[in-house]
Amino acid sequence: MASVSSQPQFRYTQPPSKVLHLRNLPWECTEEELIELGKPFGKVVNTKCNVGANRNQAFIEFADLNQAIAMISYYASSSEPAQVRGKTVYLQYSNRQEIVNNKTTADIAGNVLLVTIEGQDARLVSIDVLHLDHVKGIISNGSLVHPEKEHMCVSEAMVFSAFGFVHKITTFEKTAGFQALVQFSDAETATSAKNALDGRIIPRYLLSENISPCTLRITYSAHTDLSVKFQSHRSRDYTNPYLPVAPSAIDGSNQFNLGLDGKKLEPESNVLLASIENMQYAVTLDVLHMVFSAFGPVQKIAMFDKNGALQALIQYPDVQTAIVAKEALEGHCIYDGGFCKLHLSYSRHTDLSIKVNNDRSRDYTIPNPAMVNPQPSVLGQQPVQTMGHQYNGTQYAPGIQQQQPTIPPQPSAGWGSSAVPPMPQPMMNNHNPYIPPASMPQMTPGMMQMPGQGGIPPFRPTHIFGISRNVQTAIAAKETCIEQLMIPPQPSAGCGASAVPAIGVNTDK
DNA sequence: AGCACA
Repeated sequence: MASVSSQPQFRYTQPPSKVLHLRNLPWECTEEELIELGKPFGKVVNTKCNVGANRNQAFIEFADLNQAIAMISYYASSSEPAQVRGKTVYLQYSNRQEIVNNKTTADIAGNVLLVTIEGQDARLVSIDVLHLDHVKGIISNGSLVHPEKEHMCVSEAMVFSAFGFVHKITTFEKTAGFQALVQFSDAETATSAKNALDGRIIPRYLLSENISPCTLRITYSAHTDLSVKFQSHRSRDYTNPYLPVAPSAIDGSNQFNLGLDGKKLEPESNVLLASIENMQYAVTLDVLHMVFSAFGPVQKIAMFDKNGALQALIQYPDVQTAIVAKEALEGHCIYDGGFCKLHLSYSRHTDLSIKVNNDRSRDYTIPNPAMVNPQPSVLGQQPVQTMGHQYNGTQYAPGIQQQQPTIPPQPSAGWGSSAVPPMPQPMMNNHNPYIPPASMPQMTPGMMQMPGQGGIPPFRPTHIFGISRNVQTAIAAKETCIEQLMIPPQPSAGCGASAVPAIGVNTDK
């Protein structure tokens, strides 16, 4: 008889089961920790962690019902609650009799991972995003974030070669959602990838702007070798660049244009979309202008916030310049130490409409007396209220700690020449003719000093793009940012007139 | 703080 269903779901009324349901677990509780917790009471034969919307629940299955009862009984009368990592864990009998699914303690780790992409727009995730080069980049620059702690970086110590080569990827859609099988050469690398990525959010910059956050859930697959017949938007074989490209993959549809090597070919544009990651320091319009001017005249820049991250559209007069800039700058950091890392993609825009020159958007093609002729001492007078007039070198992006990046004062002194080792384009040798002097972030006494923040890594201001090549190559391989951004016509969103951020009001006379 | 499928 099923008498269970008639009972209200109160916590102490669950009928015993050798499966225990745990909640309030610390983030990313591991199977090992679960086993540790249950081991004193019996043999843990199976676990399942990261359960539930918050992924802070888990199940423990004992070999014997009495062991489960022993654990429940113990903690029911113990003065010390069950704890994992010092956090109190709540136990109860599960309403299931066994843990279904993968993880047995003697789990079968394989070289193929089953990746479930959770999120409303999961199926919009490009296969390139899943590719290892990105994954490596993701890990190495520590931008994978916990769902609960969006801005918390994974250990930076997780470095470049954490995983091995991804051989193949297939993606498919089932009722459960969008999934992918990712094949590594061996179970070890697969395991390291799994451990590092399971439960993580795909960084925003890897996704189209309008894709909502996607979480990775990773288990082992039983497969050992995937069969990929075509390179397509659904499957890739990175071991065989000569594999024919599926015709279906080339059809003009949006984002999935493939190169033979599996690279996605974005339609090139004279307008670049820059996403700035790990923005520990303010990135101002002027900084962007200087950086991008190294490759040619920057016509327009529009900065805006997208999902809490800073993005910018940079317009060159021609596509070639944009290509050069993109290739040279992609993956580089504006500031040494991995700060303010640039991710570039081609915008769909070809001509930005800049409605007003302020600290977030500027049209450099229109001579603007107010811009060209800054009053020299406005900073001292009204630090914040002078925007829209000139460079305002000390303006900070809103919400960013006031670690003003120190930019070499003289444009011609070569922030590029000495500090940019492998830049393919020597355009910065000439005197950066594209940088109007007034727009250079000028040094003010206050800018030079580093607010003495203890924990900040060594900051070597003169190094722009000071990041190691390792990271670059890890990421440079491929591009994922698919830019579907529309410049919002409504002023609130970004480049419009009223987009003036909270740091100041245009005191227009 | 309240039960998971690929």
